[in-house]
Amino acid sequence: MTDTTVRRYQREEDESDREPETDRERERESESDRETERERADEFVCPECGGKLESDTERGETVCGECGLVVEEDEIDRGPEWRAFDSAEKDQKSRVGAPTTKMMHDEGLSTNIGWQDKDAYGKQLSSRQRQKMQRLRTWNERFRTRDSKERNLKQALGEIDRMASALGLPENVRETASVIYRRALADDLLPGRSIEGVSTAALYAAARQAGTPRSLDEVAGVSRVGKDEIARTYRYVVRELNLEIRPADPKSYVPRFASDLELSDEAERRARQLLDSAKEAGVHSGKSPVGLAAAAVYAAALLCNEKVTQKEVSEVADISEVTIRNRYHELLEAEEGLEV
DNA sequence: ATGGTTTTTACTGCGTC
DNA sequence: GACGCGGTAAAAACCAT
Repeated sequence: MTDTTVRRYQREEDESDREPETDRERERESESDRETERERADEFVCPECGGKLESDTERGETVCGECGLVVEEDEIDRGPEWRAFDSAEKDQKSRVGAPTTKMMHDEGLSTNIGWQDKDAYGKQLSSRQRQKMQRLRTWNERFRTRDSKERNLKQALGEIDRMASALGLPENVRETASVIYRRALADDLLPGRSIEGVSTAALYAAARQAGTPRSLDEVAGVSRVGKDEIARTYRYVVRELNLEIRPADPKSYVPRFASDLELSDEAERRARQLLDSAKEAGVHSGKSPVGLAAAAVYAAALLCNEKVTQKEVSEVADISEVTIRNRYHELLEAEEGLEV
């Protein structure tokens, strides 16, 4: 029980970098040839001062080494394959999987129908035959992808179900999780990632979306993949699917903790109230929501004369006692500050 | 890689049952 | 004496730069 809690609390809204770049990618293919020719012709000389040009592939600019003139802005990036190359440092992990071939579920063992309309001797097919082949191609493709994805889905849904019940998550969360998973599958987010990882990430996301969050540690506890992979996959999925998930609200942890500790409704209400004033006072930011919730529950129990020890709270919340102490001081201060 | 912030671990002293 | 509680210092973990 070393490492705990959901990090990346309020930073999660940085959904800034998501423009669909497909158009540009298409352009690149046709333009890259022309582009290189142009470069050669210009021989990298600055039109202003005649100095040598240097191209900055990070920014996609061509700059004069002498006078600093930006010759070409936003030029085509001729770097390898994916656009993620640009922001490799920033977002290293969110790379799409390797190009498929080897990773296809059937390892390429399923039927393939060639695209050329020729028979085994290389002769053109009659138009009737061509149509027939076209139909066969269509259906073959449909069946192949369908049953591979179906299989995949079946396994993933099984996992989601298993984990969800281990975490005591309600039906609707499971549904949400499977919807997320289906979308991930449909968007080809899977190649290069484990089914386990993605289903766990989907479940984690679903739980948060439904307002019944589980901490990363809890989720990792019932999953077969490690915490960091879950976190990574989770971020990836959230970004690619444009899921809107706010940082977890501390209040959403309260009911669970309260019931685990067998506290009265009164205390539970008090805890929410504490969190509300904390929010107003802005004690919030940067702190783990779980810790805040735990502290609120503890403080509330105290205020309502219900016996709970810090240790008990720290156990159900999976948070250290020290953190509870710190938070709960802040909570009480915030409350007093508001009421005076 | 580094620095800053938050959380955890480990240890201490104090009061109460 | 064990237990609950509070505080501190150092270490670890995380995020952002």
